[in-house]
Amino acid sequence: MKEYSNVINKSDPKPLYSQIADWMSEKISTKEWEKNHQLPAEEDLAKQLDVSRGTLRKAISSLIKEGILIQIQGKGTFVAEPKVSHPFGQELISFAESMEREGINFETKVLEKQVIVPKASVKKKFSLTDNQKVLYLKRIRLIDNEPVIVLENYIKVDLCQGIEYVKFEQMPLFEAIEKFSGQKISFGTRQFEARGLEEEQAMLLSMPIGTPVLYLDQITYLDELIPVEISQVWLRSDKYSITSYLQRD
Amino acid sequence: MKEYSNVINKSDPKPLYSQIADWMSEKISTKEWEKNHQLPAEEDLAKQLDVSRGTLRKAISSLIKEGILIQIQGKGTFVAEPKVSHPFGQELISFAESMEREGINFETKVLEKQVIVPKASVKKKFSLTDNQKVLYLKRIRLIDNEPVIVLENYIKVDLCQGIEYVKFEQMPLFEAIEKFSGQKISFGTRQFEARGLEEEQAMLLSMPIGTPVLYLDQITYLDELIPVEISQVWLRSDKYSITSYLQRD
DNA sequence: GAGTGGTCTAGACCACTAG
DNA sequence: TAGTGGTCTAGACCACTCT
Repeated sequence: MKEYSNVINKSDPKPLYSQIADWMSEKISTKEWEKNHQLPAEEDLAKQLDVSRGTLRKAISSLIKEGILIQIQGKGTFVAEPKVSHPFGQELISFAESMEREGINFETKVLEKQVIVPKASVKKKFSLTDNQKVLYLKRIRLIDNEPVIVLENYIKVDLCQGIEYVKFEQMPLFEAIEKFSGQKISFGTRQFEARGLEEEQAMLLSMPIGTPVLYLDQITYLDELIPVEISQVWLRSDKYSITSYLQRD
Repeated sequence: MKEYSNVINKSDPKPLYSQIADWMSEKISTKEWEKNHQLPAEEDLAKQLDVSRGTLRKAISSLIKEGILIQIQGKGTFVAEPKVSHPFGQELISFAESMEREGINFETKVLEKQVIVPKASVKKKFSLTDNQKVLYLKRIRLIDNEPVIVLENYIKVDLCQGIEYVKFEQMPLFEAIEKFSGQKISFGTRQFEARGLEEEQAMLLSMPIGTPVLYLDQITYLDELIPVEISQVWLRSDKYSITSYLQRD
């Protein structure tokens, strides 16, 4: 009755539901559980995994939220259609993390990196005091050697001391923030707009001025509603599209 | 100990956690619970509501997912910053539903409504058989008498018989689909792009050809992965912006 | 140490689907 | 009717925060 009991480790500090979700994701990504595969009934699977049904349901619901499983009352739990696109509209991950997860081959160039007192518009969005400094970062991302994304980030240095020495060619920004602040990023907001390219970004993306691109305005928060980073992003949506998977509640 | 026990009705078919979530949303939107207000401890509040702690936690987590509450281990549960923007990148709601929720005054004009065999590109996305018909709908939305959104929808009529007689000036599309299919919409995908306006949409939005607008490509599914509607949307992001609130897991 | 949320259990009953 | 997920309970113990 405990056929799968080896897949979870009850002394691992990682929560059981999270271990189970990882295990299921693995089964699905390796096609051991294919599209439309029906999972064992919750009660059975819980027994096989040697956990309670509640814990199993918590694992399942996280995969439902990601669009990987679906449940139909009275029928069962099934593997959903494979997802193709970028989960960027869905979950707070950085571009680098997103591209790594998709196995996209990309390169990051850091164009500027300096600690400055930012311009008024940034100061206002960030609620900064007059002389508070931020790390300003201007980067460009290339996919297949073609420039696709321009990013400008402003990070509160007083919350992440030492972050100004990071090699951002190698380390995703979110990882650096979590490391140097000693806190977890908890959430963020992203606002989507369409804009015509201005000269500076047009040059960087090697496209004509006025070309429509996706423009994102992002604010990232640590726990307790502390904003730690804001950024502006210009993105060629013909090369890198953003898809949201949305539940209806 | 059951000070709040009148706020939930145990004989109402609506789940308790959902009633509790509604009640909390109400408390917050009426400012009875203001920003940064700390809620009673889960154990206390559960007793006051006369429900189990698990049920209360389920209500709380739905509000956390919406960005309305935050929880910090060891400290408590708090009301988050008030949200300003549209939850459109977040939850599968239609534009009409979104605008109604925000109290935006808008008007819908139906430009075309006919049952057709669609063009090949739509047929392919929808996996239609050769002569399968869809309801084609072309609409425009005005906010403050200004055209802001152009929508083209294709709805599988065989799943929603009778929907072709709906007055779409009055009824949100999603409501009509759920009514005439007799099923619930379960989820959808939206892909975001930036595009320059082409002549037809430019005319409808009264803006110059080539103006950058947000373009959305949407697929909506009933239970069991049945696609029921696909649509294309052009949207003036200077007038109606889309914001996602994103959790980091 | 007292108070908070985070996880987990073992059971119960209900609602929906299908043969 | 049997099998499935949906909801709910009452308890337990742990991890974290603050004083």
